[in-house]
Amino acid sequence: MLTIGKLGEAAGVKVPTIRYYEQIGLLPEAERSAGNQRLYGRKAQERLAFIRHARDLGFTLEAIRDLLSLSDKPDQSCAAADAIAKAQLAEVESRIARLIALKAELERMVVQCAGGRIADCRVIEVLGDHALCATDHRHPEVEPAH
Amino acid sequence: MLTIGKLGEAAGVKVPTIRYYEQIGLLPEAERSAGNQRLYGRKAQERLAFIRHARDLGFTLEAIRDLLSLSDKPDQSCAAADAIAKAQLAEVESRIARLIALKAELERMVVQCAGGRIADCRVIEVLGDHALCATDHRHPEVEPAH
DNA sequence: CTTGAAGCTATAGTTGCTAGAGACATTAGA
DNA sequence: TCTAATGTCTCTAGCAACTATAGCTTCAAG
Ligand SMILES: [Zn+2]
Ligand SMILES: [Zn+2]
Ligand SMILES: [Zn+2]
Ligand SMILES: [Zn+2]
Repeated sequence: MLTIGKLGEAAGVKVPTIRYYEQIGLLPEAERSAGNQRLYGRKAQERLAFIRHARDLGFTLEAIRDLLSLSDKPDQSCAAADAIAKAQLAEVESRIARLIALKAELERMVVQCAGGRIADCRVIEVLGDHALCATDHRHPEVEPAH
Repeated sequence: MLTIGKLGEAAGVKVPTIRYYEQIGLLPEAERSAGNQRLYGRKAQERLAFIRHARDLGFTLEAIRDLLSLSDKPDQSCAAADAIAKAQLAEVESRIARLIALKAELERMVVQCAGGRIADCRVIEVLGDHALCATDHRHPEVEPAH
C-alpha cells in the first residue's frame, strides 16, 4: 500500500492532481489509513498510470473516462475504444496541420524583419494585417487545453 | 463610429470577447454614446484586428500586450518584438515536434489493433503501458491554453 | 519526544474566453 | 407614435485541467 506521495512519485503525477482525479471521479475513492490518509494498491497504481499515459498522448479527461470504463469490460467489442483513439489521432493531425501553417507565417515574419525600428518592423506590420500573410492560417479549430 | 456588435462583426471577434479585452486592459476603455453604449473608431478597429491576428498566430494575450505596447513606440528598436515572435516560433516548433511523436504512437496503436474484444485491444493495452511505445513522447512541455 | 515532512480539507487562481440573468437602449415596422 | 424585436449594459459563473494557498492533523526519524 502506497501513500499518495509515493504513488505520485511512482506514476509521475503530482499529489494534488491525484486528489483532483479522485474528486472528479476518475479515480475511485481511496482507502484510508487509521489517520485518514489515502492508501493505494496495485490496481489504483495501474489506473493512474493509464490515465497519465493517456494524458501524455493528449487524450482529454472525458475521453479517458470513457476508455477506463471500456477497459473494465474486457468481453465487449473494442470498436468504441478504437474510435476514441482514431478521433484523437485525427485531432492531433489537424493540430499539426494548423501549427505548420502558423510556423510558416512566423518564419516569414521573423526572416523578413531587417531589425531596425518598430516603425519598420515586419513582425509588427504583419501582425496588423493578415493580408500580408501567405497562407490562410485563421483558427479553423480549437486548440487543446493544457 | 461602430457599435460593439459591428466592430465584432468587422473583426471576426465575438462581442463578449471585446468586452473581455477591455476588462483586462488589452483594449482601452471605449468611448460611450449618450445611452452608455460603447463606440469605436478606426484606431480601436486596428488594435482589435492586431489582437485577433496575433491570437490566430498563437500568441498569448501576455505576449500581445507586450507587442501592442511596443507598437506604440515606433522609434524604438524592434529587437524585443522580434524576440517575442522568435519565441513564439520556437514554441510552435516544439509543439509540432511533440505532436508528431504523439501521432506516431497513436497510429501504431490504431493500426495494431485487430478489432476484437477489449481484453485483446491494442489501444487499451498500450495506454496501460508506456513501455509498449516506440518513442518517448512524454510531456516535455506544456501545451497552450486554448 | 520533538521536529519537520507529508497529509488532510477547502477555497481560489490560472488562460482565454463563453453563457446566463435581468435591466436599459435603439431601431424597424404597423 | 407605439410597440416589439434586437442590441447592449453589468455582473456573475462556468469550461479544461490542473496548481497554489491556508490552516490544520498525522506520521516518521532522530
Ligand atoms: Zn522587427
Ligand atoms: Zn495572417
Ligand atoms: Zn481495439
Ligand atoms: Zn507511451
